[in-house]
Amino acid sequence: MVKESIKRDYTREEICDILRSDLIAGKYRYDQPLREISLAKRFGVSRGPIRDAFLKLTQEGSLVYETNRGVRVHSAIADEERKIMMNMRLELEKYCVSKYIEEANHKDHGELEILLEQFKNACLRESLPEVAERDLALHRHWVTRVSKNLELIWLGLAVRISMKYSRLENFEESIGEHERIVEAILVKNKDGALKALALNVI
Amino acid sequence: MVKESIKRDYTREEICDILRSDLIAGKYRYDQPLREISLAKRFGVSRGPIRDAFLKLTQEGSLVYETNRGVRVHSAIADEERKIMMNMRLELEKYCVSKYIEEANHKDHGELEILLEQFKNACLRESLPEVAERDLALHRHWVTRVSKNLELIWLGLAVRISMKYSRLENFEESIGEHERIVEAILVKNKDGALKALALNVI
DNA sequence: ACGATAGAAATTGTCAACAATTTCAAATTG
DNA sequence: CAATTTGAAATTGTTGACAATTTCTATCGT
Repeated sequence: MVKESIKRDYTREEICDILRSDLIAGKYRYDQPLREISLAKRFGVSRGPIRDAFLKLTQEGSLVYETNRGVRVHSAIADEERKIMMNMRLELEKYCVSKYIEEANHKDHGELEILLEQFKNACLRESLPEVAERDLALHRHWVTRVSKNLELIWLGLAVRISMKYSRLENFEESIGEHERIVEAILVKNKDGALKALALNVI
Repeated sequence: MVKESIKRDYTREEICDILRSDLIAGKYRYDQPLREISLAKRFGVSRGPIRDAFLKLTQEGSLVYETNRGVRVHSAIADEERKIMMNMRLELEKYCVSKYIEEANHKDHGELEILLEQFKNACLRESLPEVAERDLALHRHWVTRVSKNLELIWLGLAVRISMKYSRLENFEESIGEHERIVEAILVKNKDGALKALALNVI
C-alpha cells in the first residue's frame, strides 16, 4: 500500500483500523505480543495513540491485555462459541438489511455498488487479506447505515469470527453470494436478500 | 460508599468499572459531557488512565467520542434496537446458562448464591443504582464463567440495554425471577433455568 | 438592542521523561 | 549439571508540560 510509504502522522482511528485489518488478515500469530514502541515508530507517533488503539482492539476482542505485560493477539476462538457468534451476527445483519432496504437512498445504493465492485476485484486478485477486509467493509456498510449502536456490537462479532479462519477460500462462490445479496437489496427484495445473507454468513 | 472516601490511587479497570456503574445508575444525564480533568482529580490520577477508561466505555457504547470535544453520555437507544439487543442478549445468556449448568463446580455455586443474596439485599434496600449493579453482576457471573469472549459482547449489550430505563421497578417480582433462575441452575434443571431466564431478560 | 469579532479560558491531543515491573541472560551455589 | 540468584535490558504505567482546538465572554460597531 502506498499509504504506508508516505510518512505522515496517523490518528488514533486510522491506526486502529490499520491494525484491525492486519489482525484479520492474519499478519500476526496467535498469542504474539504487540509492542507499543515498535508500532509507535512505524506510525510516526508516540506511545499514547498506540495505547489508545490497543485498548479499542482489546475491547473488540482481537487483542488480550494483561497488566504490566501489554497486549497480545487473542488465541483462537472455540468452534462452539464461533457458532453462537455467527448466529448473533446473522440475526443482527438480517435486521439491518431489512431496515436498509426500507431506508437506503440513491447515494447509499451507489456506495453499495462500489463496495461490491471492490470486493469482487479483491477476489479476482486472490489476495486473502484484501478479500477479508473488503468483505467486512461491504457488510459494515448496511450495518452502520442503519445503526451506530449495533455497529459496535457487530464489529466485535465480525472481527472475532473472521480471525478464526479466513474461510474465504472459494473466491468465485463468495462473489456469487455477495452479488445475490446486493442485487436483492437494490431491487428491494427483502425476502431474497435475507435468504442470500443467511447462506453467506453461516 | 467507603471505597471513595479512602484516598488512594485507582487502576484503569477500577475507574472503568466505577464509571460504568455510575452510567448504568443514571448518575449522568444523556448527552452530558464527561471531563478528563475533573475525573482525574476525583480518582487521584492523571488524565491518562481516565482517557483509557473513556475509550473502553466508548467502545462498549455507553459514551460517545467526538474529536477534540471529548466524550459525552450516549443518547437514548431506540426501542426497536433495544428489542434486537435484548434478543441477542437472551440467546447469548441461554447458551451460557446451559454451559454453566454443565460445567460449574461447588465454588461457582457458592459465588452464585452470594451474588443472589447481594442482589436481594439491594432490592430490599430499594436502591435503584445498587439493584442495577447487582443485577448485572449476577448475570455476568454465568457469562464470564463460560467464556471471556462472549463476556465482551454481552457487556456491550447489557450496559446499553440497562441504560435506557432502569426498568427494575418492581423489586419483589425481580427477586422472585432471579431466585427461580438460580434455583434451577443449582439443581441443574436446564429447561427450567432457560424458561426463567427468558421471563427475566425479556 | 443585536450580531459579529477578538481575545481569554477551558479542554483535548500529543509527547518525552521517569518510575515500576517484567523478562532475559549470566554468574553463583549446592 | 541443574536450580537459584543477581543484575541489566526491555517493556509497560504514569505523569506533567506544552500544543492545538473548542468554548465562553466581553467588546465593538451598526
